[in-house]
Order: sequence, then structure tokens, then C-alpha cells
Amino acid sequence: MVQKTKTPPASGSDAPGPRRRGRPRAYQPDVALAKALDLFRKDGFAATSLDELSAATGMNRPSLYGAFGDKRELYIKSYQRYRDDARAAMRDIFREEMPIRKRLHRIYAVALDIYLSGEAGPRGCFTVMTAASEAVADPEIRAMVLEGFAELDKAFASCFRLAKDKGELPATADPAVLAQIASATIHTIAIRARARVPRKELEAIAKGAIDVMCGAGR
Amino acid sequence: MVQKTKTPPASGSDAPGPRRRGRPRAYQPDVALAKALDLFRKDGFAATSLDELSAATGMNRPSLYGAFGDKRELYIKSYQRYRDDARAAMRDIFREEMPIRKRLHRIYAVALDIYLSGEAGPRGCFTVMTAASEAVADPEIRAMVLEGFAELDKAFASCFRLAKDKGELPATADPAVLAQIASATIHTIAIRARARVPRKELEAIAKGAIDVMCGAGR
DNA sequence: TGTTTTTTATACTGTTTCGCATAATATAAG
DNA sequence: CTTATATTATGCGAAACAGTATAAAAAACA
Repeated sequence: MVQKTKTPPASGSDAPGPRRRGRPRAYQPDVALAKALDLFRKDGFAATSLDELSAATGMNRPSLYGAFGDKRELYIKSYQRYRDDARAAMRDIFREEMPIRKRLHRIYAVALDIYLSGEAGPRGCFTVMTAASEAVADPEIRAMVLEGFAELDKAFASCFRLAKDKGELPATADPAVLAQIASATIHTIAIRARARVPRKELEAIAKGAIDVMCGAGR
Repeated sequence: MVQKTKTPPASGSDAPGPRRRGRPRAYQPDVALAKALDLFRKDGFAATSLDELSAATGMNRPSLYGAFGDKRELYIKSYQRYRDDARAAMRDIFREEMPIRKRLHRIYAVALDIYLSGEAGPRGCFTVMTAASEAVADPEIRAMVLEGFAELDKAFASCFRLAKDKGELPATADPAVLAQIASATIHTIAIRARARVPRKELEAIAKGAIDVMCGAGR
């Protein structure tokens, strides 16, 4: 480790810190990344140009490269950001204790908020709409996609396991299988949302799936 | 209808017909369209160039335009071809009489064949992988996607209705809801297939879903 | 044989693409 | 005030892109 200049205190946190040395940045990295994410969600990888990314972020091309690397790296960082955001939006619902039906209902409501947001039409789910397509040829993206699937399956499974322990589900219920159906419902909602299926219908799909998973009783 | 030249007998059918007038075609339209479909499934709309399409079909650019129109039209015709093929592959299974479990099992087997085919990795489902993404901005593609969803939901629903009538399902079963879960299972399998989830795992997901939809009994 | 018709083959046009080289600017440090 | 550092701003350049114009080729017709 031969390095004269003191490494700045790991500027991962966005604390302004002790005054950097050169010309100050004209952009906020996390704001710019959010704009890039918007574009990639709207148009996918190939149809999003660096010119558009530059215009949306307010950063010119060299700054983009300096901050995030080339287009593929920016795409991957956008995807990471998307997953972080989605995870954060669902974390509490998966953590807090509540009846299984309510928990599922709230998860699907959050998912719908994510998929239907967007000014120029519903942006859908990044994983389903663009990342999965890239996954077949890009091992790094594929690993992220697979990890996302596994994480969601696992979270749902532990919900069902807990519910089963609490007697909300019959003893014959298989948490792993129910979890895959819960994930499948997320996926079908994500796809249909992108085709502008109205929210009411998507909510009905979620409701029906919950009934099947938890028993039609109310 | 002012038209001197006799219209060739609606050359929709590929019958060689009564000898056309000018230079004969060097390509077979349906073979070329299949090649184009392969490319669009692999890379999506934006990442597939006309040069690649030209090379794959063996047709040069002007011939492509003459036969199929511009890139978007070719994409749409490829999608129509995909849907026709998929419909044909499933038609008999939806038509013939058989137990609900067996029917579902066979449908998922055919779906897996479609999604996992491809030399350079699984090509996934056209609707899920690329058409749904385009659907948000292109009304014509959107209409096709929505029609596809409705058609699949309907086909599944009538299977479940029949099974219910035959006493294979409890009287409380809701065919429409079960159909949406069957479709959701198709969708989750399509997405995961593209991320190279192995066939065995996808079959397990289908098996689990069938158990939930039809009752775990064997 | 010569004309008409249909397709193929070649090549061009103007635009867009990504990535980078270079120069200008703004700050801290010495 | 000068130097070092970090960023912004401009714009180049080679390649790829979609679509089309023009010419050559291959068949039927007269």
C-alpha cells in the first residue's frame, strides 16, 4: 500500500466531509444515479443512450465515466440502487410481526407502488423487465438476478413458516411452495403492470392469490 | 378497385402457385421470419440491428424491407409468429380431455421446451422478455401482449371449470383465480428460465404450483 | 429477341452511438 | 501567488445505425 495522499474517509456516506481538494462536484451522485435508474427502467439497457443519461443526470459524459464507469457499470449500479430501494421499502413489512394475510397484502401494495410509478407510464420491475433479459449473457447481472429471486423466495418462505407455527396455516402447508407462488404472483403483477393493466385488476390478482395461499376464509 | 394486373391468388399459403412473373425469391419468407424471431428473442428490439437480421435471414436490407417492412414491423410480425407457434404447441393439450393435473403438467412441459430452447442460452418467453417492455410505449404491441394474457387466463380458467364440474376440484374452487395462479406460474418460470435456472428447479416450481392449485393429493 | 416485371446486390446518406482526448475551471495546499 | 488536484466543458473520431436510391440480375411475356 504505497499511497501518499490520505484516503478521504470512505465517502460512501454523503457527509460533506472535510472539504475535498479540487474543483467541487456539480452533481450529487445519488441523485444522478436515481435519474439514470429512471431511464434504464423506462427503456432498458440498449435503448438508453449516454446522451440521454447525460441530459437526465445533468452530468456530461466524462463526469459520468469518472463517477460510475462505462454504460454497463452504470447500469449495474442503477440496478443495485433499485434493489436497495426495493429492499428498504419491504424490510419493515417482512420484519414486523403481523398476520400473514395482512403481511402479504402490504407487500403487494408496496410492489404495486414501485411498478406503477413513473410519469411516462408504469416503469415495471427492473429485474423482470430488463435485468432478466441481460442475465442470459452477462454473468454479473445474472448473479444479481438470481440472488434477488432467492432472497424474495426466502423472505416469503420464512413468513409462511412463521404463520404455520402460529397456526394460521394448516399443518399440511409447505412454506417453500407457497413462497414460490407468492413470488410468482409478484412476477405476474410486474409483467402485467408494464402492459398498463389497471391497478384494480392487479390488486384483484394479489387478493385472489392470497386467498389461495392462505385459505379463502377471510 | 382499379387494378389491371391480376392479383396473385392470395399467396398467403406457401404453395408455389402458377409461376410468378419477375426474378424468383432467393428466400423463404417463413424461414427468414423464424430467423428474425430467434434474434429478437435473444437480444430484444433495440439491441438487434438490421445488419444482424440481414445476415441471419440471408436477405439483404432492401429485401427485408420489401418483405416485412421496417424494423418495428418485422418485430411485430416476429411476435405474431411466436404467438402462433406457442398457441399451436399448446392447442391440443387444451383441447383434449384429460385429468387437470396431467393437463397442467403437460402445459408446463411445453412452456419449458419453448423457454429453454436456444443455442446461445435459453431464449425465454418473447412476451415476458421483450414485448412487455415495449408494450408500455407501443399501443399495437401492448394490445397483442394484453390479448395474450387474456387468452392464456381464459384457457386455464376453462380447464379449471371443467375439472371442477368433473369433481376433480372442490366446489369452493374459483376457476378464474386458479387460472391467474397458473398464468403467474408460467410467468415466473419464463423469467427464471432466462436467468439460467436449471430445468429441474423450474419443473419443481411447476409441480409445487400444481399441488397448490389442485390439492396436494397425488 | 426485346420488353416488362420482380427481386437481388451494392453502396450511399445523414444520424446516432460510445468512449476518450484535450482544455478550461474551481478549489485546497504550500 | 504558485502549484497540485479534482472536476467540468467541449468536441473529436471511428464505428454502427436505419433506411433508401440506384443498378444489376433473373424470370415471364409478347
